[in-house]
Amino acid sequence: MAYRPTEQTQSKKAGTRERILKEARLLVTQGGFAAAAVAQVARQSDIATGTIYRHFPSKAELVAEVFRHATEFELAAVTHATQQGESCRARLLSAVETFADRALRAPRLAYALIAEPVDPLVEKERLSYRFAYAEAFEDLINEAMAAGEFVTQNPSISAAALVGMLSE
Amino acid sequence: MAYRPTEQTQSKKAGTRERILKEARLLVTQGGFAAAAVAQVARQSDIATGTIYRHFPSKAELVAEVFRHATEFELAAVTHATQQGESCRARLLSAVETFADRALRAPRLAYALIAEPVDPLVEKERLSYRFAYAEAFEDLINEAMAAGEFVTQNPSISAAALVGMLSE
DNA sequence: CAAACAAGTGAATATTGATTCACTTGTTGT
DNA sequence: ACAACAAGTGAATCAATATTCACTTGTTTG
Repeated sequence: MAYRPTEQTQSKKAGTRERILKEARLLVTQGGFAAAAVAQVARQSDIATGTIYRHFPSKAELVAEVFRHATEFELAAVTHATQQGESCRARLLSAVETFADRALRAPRLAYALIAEPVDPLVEKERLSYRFAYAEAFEDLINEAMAAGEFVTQNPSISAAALVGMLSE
Repeated sequence: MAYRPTEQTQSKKAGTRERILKEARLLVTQGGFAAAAVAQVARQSDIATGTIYRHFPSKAELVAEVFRHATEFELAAVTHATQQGESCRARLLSAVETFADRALRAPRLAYALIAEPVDPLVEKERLSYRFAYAEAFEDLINEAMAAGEFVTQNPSISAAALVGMLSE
């Protein structure tokens, strides 16, 4: 008379968790974090509100995970774009275009990720991803300088400025 | 034995109204419309919460007025920028830079004006100001075409695209 | 000063949304 | 089938806000 969660059980649980995240993402994309009410996420996931709390300790944690996922996705798209093109200049342009294009197609998501007032927990994530973006650009600018394509005093400041620009 | 509000009385009332708007603007600039709680606005304006409702029928109306004021201010800055520079190209660039620079300096305000989910009342204002921006750019593009600087199929579509871009 | 009216007050009420919890259902191993 | 445990439920509770309203204070005029 014992009980150990089997693989099937665990994968079913994981499935529910994923479903919650997926629906939450959808809501955030459409209307920002404010639109992702717990009850609404539950409704769209075909579960009871209480069930959300079997998978996430709080709404803040759920939102943080949505944020992480969405931002990593965006960052991956931009990072990938930095590898498209011959010159560093072309690659930088490609990255900027990718960022702008994606933001244009999902403005609510873009603003949610960049400027919507959020729980301190999420604000922390935001800060660290800002650095990740800056790093991606800094790498590219450094490479360009090595190749003699750009002349810049301070790559990390330029990269930070670029991230700031893009954030608008 | 009658009573008519004198000028002093009325200007005092107008003063209170302005104070409310000023504090509300401040809060919106710092944390979006969500941060402009009626009680908080009242506290910062040194009045009771109920007093807000002697000046505005609802929070939505107050917020709409804050929105209008802020957006007109932004629009004026951009419109002014369209007059700085020799070529139309330079003037267009100046306008875009002004927009981006201002948004960069006050990201929460930009978020509130552009993407924060709001009352339908405010959403209406948002739409009409979107047109106002588009118009400003369209005028400039038309002028550029007349001067033979740009070659474009459709100025109003280009202007709309530009506004869309800027909104990101 | 007293009547008439407007501005101002803030506690009470209403609404919305997050969180909890006692309970039910489903799963596993004997 | 039963014991043990985990997942799921949803109504109740808590918390934060907008809104109302009976009352108080301030201003103007006769």
